[in-house]
Amino acid sequence: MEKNREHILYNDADINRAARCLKAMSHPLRLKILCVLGTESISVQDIVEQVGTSQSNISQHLAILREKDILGYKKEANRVYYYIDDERMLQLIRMMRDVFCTNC
Amino acid sequence: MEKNREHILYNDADINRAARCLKAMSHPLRLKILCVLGTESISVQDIVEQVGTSQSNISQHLAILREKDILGYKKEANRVYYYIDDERMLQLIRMMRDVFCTNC
DNA sequence: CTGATATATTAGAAAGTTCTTATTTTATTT
DNA sequence: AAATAAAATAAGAACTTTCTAATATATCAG
Repeated sequence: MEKNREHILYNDADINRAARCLKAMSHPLRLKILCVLGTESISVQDIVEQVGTSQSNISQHLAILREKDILGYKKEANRVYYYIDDERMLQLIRMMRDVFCTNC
Repeated sequence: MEKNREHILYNDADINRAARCLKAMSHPLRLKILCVLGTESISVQDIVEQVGTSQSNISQHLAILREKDILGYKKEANRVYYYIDDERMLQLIRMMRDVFCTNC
């Protein structure tokens, strides 16, 4: 396949993969969940408190991120701890800071 | 304001700005438009050809990106040339290559 | 077992997105 | 001024997303 150096992503498979990933991050609550998580494992309760919406709402957004294999989770006692389980997503989150974070 | 160094974006204004930007990029056709544009100015016609959907559809996606101040445009004769008019967006597009591009 | 706490699921209404087709606007040629 | 070409807009159907409220499941403490 001939590469065109002017283009930045080269094929539709890459484009679609990237677009799916961006879509998962592109809701303010989901982006905030991802930022709150960073490299840590945090319980649903704590996520609810730090992000600030209903438990049900958080649980649904966590399900979206889980189903796209962006988040992993582990059960401990009656808590569930979520963490970012996708190195690409961590890279993106770090990059978002560089691009958007005003006073860091 | 106390900063919590564990978090990656610190405030909701940053989060919302970032989420709006991500949303604009998170449709495969819009992401492809942005990748095709890169640092160049390209006419609507050429975008239609390179991206591969109807003129009307491209025009509507261009309008979305324009309204979010991601794209600028200049009219020349009866052509309209679009370009990425947001340094942040260019940074993000470059980053997406590093993260998602398989064989670059 | 019972009550309390943590999390997930379901259902449905409201809002938003996307595409197609048809039409309109604007600019250029002849 | 007509005809052509480039781009934008409008209308609407189909689909998706989001949130709320209610309910379900699982685990723990007594």
